[in-house]
Amino acid sequence: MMSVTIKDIAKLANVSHTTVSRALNGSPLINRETKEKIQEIARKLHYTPNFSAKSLVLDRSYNLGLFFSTLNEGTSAGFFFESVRGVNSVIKGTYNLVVRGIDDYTDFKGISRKSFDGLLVMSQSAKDDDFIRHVRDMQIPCVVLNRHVDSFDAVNILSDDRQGAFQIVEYLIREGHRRIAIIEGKAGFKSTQERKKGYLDAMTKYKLPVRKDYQVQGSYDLESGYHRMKELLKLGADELPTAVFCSNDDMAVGAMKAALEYGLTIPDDLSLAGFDDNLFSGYLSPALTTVKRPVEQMSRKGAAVLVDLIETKEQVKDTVYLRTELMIRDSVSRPREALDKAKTAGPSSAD
Amino acid sequence: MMSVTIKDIAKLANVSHTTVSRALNGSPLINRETKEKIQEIARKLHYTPNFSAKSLVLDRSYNLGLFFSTLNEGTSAGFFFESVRGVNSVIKGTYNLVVRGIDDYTDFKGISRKSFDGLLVMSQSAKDDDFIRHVRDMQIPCVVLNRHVDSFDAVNILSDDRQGAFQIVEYLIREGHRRIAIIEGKAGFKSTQERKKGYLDAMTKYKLPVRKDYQVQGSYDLESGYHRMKELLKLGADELPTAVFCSNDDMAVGAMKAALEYGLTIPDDLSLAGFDDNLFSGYLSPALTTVKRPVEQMSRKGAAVLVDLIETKEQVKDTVYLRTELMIRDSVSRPREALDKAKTAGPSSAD
DNA sequence: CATATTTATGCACACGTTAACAACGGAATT
DNA sequence: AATTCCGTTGTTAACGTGTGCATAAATATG
Repeated sequence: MMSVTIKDIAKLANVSHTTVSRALNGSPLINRETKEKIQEIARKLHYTPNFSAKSLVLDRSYNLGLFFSTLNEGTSAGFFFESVRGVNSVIKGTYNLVVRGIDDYTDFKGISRKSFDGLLVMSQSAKDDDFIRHVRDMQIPCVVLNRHVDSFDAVNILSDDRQGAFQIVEYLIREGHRRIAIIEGKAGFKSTQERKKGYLDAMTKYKLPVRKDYQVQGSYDLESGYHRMKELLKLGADELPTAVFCSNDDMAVGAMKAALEYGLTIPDDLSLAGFDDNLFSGYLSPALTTVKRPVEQMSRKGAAVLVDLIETKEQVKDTVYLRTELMIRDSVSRPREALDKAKTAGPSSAD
Repeated sequence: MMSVTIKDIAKLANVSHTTVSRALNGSPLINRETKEKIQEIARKLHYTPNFSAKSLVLDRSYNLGLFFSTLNEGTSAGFFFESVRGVNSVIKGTYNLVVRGIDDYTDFKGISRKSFDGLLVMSQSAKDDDFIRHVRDMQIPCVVLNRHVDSFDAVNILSDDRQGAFQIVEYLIREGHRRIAIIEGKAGFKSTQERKKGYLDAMTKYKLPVRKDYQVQGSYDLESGYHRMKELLKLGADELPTAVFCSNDDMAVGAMKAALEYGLTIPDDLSLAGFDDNLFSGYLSPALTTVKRPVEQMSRKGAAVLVDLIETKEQVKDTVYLRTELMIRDSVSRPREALDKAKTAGPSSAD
């Protein structure tokens, strides 16, 4: 079954294939009647342009890449889903959205101007720098999301994780917590570092002791949250933190389980805070207090900027920070100690 | 910056571009020395083939499509993520994986043999039939996942949801439950119907009363689970079911929250079962008893079959059912009534 | 030694599209 | 009446690759 080309249409319309091409692309130099006749015929024959041919001559692939650091470990389902959805909502129809993990590649030979009109890199780790450098060398229009890269004149869109983490830890402190632990994200991930910085910022600002044994390394997945929390619980009743800041919601779920198994109730015995605001976080019991990260917004904006970049060929270096949002729910309360103290000291000193 | 083509290589190697083409594609009719010399030059120049040109002459797009019914509502993040991952792990390098929602399209003109070498349709609803028909008309190699379609000679890979639902409801019954409610999935989705059938199968097999007010319609998202559970709770203490089968895990989370808010403890006052086995399900408190659906396996297998289909041009009609697996965890226990009865009747009749 | 066969390479065209340029008829300008 | 101009259409080449056929050289066969 041969597919119909502009030449077929040309024959039927008694014109040259050039005229057909122009008519179908809305060129202004074509007579209105001819144009309509041609469009009519094209419609009737169910003509669809051959994009490979277009690509070849126009030097565009019609592919947009959305690259994650990895699709294997450290990328949560919610994050992935929201990212794809955000991009997808912007590029409807015009482009193909190609989704990939950077760590799927051993070499980047296949990534060229010819194969991608533009790239969105949802970057989670400094390991991506090789890839990003390659993209720059290939002069592929590119927007880096989620992680700051300097030494690269690209648009950079990310959420202010440090500020967000600071905000939620500050909230814990204001609620009266002084012994606050952190379960960190995957080692090497930029977000891990930023969230930890936010935690430290808050602790320092309020002159709280920063204990090494209150800092444990997770890997952003549920399981690690569970195990790291168990580790913290080994500190024993006297040394236990009154609040734990988990570097993402997935780990908070794991941590919650560990705490519950240990016999603690949340938030009465232990306050728990997360980061990300996954879809399910509001539906946990207790509902998780966390920081909402604008993932979908980030990828939407990224896609919009990228498309603009491709179509206007303008190269801008620009860094955009998107605001995070504190989501106060039920997994954090005033610590028992604070309450006790308030009781003994009388209501007057209870803030 | 001009990119290097086989003609550039040809000049340097003092051969025709034809020879280069053949050498780079491993044609057997080329002298070994020449071949090596050419490959060496290609490597040195960082040559990458222009896929648009290849596509044009070979009539292949190198694109594989993974189409979901929708990316907006009714597709859970975990399901989406696992699907993409499964496909991605199979097609490394060779193809571009293009992810799309069917409901993004108003017409399917753009979906042609030219633009996709093959298609995976992760079908969730009968609404997809128009699309699938189109794909068939266009003679695009296609594998339909997750939903049974007849009247279409395609490979069909799905999990046996009916059997899985039967299995878990039967488990509830064996644990002593007689008043079992169901929160159904999104109306119109095939999986919704299949899971409900499994529920009814089990109820009928054990001759349990099937009550209309024990069947409520959800939409697969957390929120609907929450609200439908609240509805069930309105039935009042005497009429309450002792177990609720939620048609997916997301809704089970919502339902759990509603039950907890109502003052019930799970599983002592109410048993809860889910479906899917999301990543987080084992980490809920209590850990969710559910049915594991082999999503990643499904998409892996689908991708493998599709690639095979494309490369051998063989058209097979075949339906593969993948087994689900019962995941017994902590959200289901024997109902209080059953226990009471056991107690009054003495240990002998317990079991 | 003449002929057949194999091996290695090149020539020319094809794929479907766009675009620079030429060409043509008619209208407007000189 | 000759020239310029405009609006519309056609001619031709180009994009980078693969392939059928011709060809040349080398080797085997009789």
